[in-house]
Order: sequence, then C-alpha cells, then structure tokens
Amino acid sequence: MPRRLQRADFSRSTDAVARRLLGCTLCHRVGDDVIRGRIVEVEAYTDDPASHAADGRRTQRNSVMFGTAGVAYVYFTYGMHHCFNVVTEKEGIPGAVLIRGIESLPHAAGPALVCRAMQLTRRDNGRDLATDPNLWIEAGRRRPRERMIQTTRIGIGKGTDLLRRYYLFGSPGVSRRDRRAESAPVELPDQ
DNA sequence: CACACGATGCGCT
DNA sequence: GCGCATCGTGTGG
Repeated sequence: MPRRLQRADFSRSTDAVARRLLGCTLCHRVGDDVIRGRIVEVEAYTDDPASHAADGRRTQRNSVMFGTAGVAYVYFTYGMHHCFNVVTEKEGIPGAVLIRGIESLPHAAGPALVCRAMQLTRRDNGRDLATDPNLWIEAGRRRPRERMIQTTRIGIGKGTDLLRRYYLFGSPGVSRRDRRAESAPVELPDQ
C-alpha cells in the first residue's frame, strides 16, 4: 500500500517538492469514490516575480502560501477556472507547487482541467494534505526510463527565464511540451 | 468604490 | 496562432 506524503515531504524547497511530486498520486475522496490522478506536470512558485506571493505581500487570497507546508492552495482565475497548489517551504516562507497535469482516468492536461477532473474548487483551499481524510497524495516515482523534463513556466509575464516547470516525458497528461528541452539530454535528480 | 487583469481553455483561422 | 469568455482579487483613488 502506497505511503501517504506527510508534513516533512512538503516542508522543503519548492523546486525539490515539485520534482518529488512527479509520479505521485493526487487523491480526492468524493462521496463513495476516490478520484486519483498521477501527477505528471508541475510548476514551482516561491519568492519570485511570477508568484502570487511576489515581493512577500500577504493577501487574503495567497494567505495559505505563507502557512503550513502540505496545505492545499486553490484559487479561482479567469472568472471560470480553478488551480490547485500544494504549499511548500517552512512556516512563514511563501511557496507552492502548481499541479498542471495528471494522467489516469481521465487525463487532464492543464491546471484548470486538473481541478475539473479531480473536482477541486476553492472549497478545498486550506485543506491539509497531510491529515485531511478526503484529500491526500500517495508517494510515487518515475517509471524506469521515464525522463523528467525541466523548462520554463506557462502563462506568466514575469520570471519567464526561470526553469521551474517539470514534467514527465511522453505523458498524455502534459499540457504543453517543450521539444527544445526534450531534446537536451539533461539528467535530473528526483529532488 | 471603480477598474484592470489574470499561474486558462476552447474554438476558430 | 489568436481572441474571447467571465469574475474574483488586488490596488489605487
């Protein structure tokens, strides 16, 4: 039986957690069903220009980013979409990993599609993935020979030079591929 | 209180 | 590749 990720798994640097989450399974219990998605694409947002916590400002929306690692940060955007993040870093330091793609049934390529498929909304904001009975992440790994690609984040105007997006090569759950990065033979550690 | 815009997705060109 | 839907949130007046 897979291990549930706990506080210590989340209370690390955002990029380390991002990489670690690739291959893990996001689980959401809805009624009698558990919706599962294997995480295949993520982005790291810390104290950088594209983060909701850029310049360290704490607002009502980004508040949980400053709190306990492992807590869900779900926000509403474009008047119609939700995006799901996992809070990282030590208490007081803002950070979160955006889940951008899952594979399983069905695949969901894109952060808003992930929330739609997993039935996650702002009502889930603030839930603790380490303790919540209905929302958790199960440990998982890359498959043998399944490459991790590192590239730039998507849909942002600032911090576009930072290589903080990670995805699993070949997964149908990846939103946008970067052929350039895929052809560069860079071997990355899991964390 | 008004307003500009977004960590997107979809449909059309 | 491009424009638009649609509204919560943050910022500034």
